[in-house]
Amino acid sequence: MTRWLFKSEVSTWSWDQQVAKGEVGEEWDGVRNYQARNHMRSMKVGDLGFFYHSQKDKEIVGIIEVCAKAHPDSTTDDDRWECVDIKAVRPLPHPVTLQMCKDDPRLADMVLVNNTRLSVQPVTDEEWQIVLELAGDQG
DNA sequence: GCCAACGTTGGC
DNA sequence: GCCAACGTTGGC
Repeated sequence: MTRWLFKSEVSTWSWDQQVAKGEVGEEWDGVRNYQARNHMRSMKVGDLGFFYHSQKDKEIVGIIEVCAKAHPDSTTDDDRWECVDIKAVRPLPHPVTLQMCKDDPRLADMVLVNNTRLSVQPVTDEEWQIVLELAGDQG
């Protein structure tokens, strides 16, 4: 299964806000990048992903699940832009910082490490397991 | 706050 | 269709 990583700045949309939405979830709107949109289009309901805080914290803080497939972004009339809905699954026991990812040679090819600007990105099964391990999450 | 990396726009 | 200019993101 393909896993994902969603990036957000804390002041824009934080993990706490995501958790507060509960089972209903929230649409991941505001993406105006074709690569990121294409990733969302290929997501399926039930897909899991990491939630990453960019800029200030720079760490993966929790696990989310896709709860609605791609649909038009409600924040724009431009029909090029679509987004999925996601809901919080659980927080990680310990956040995994960007530095930890950079320091682990097994994560050298992770998109998070190599393409800092892509806000929605794929995570391989191997990378998923390694991050869970670094987080002290038993899976 | 700066700057590198990247994506997008628009003139030709 | 190319490429320079510009805007944005995000790490440092």
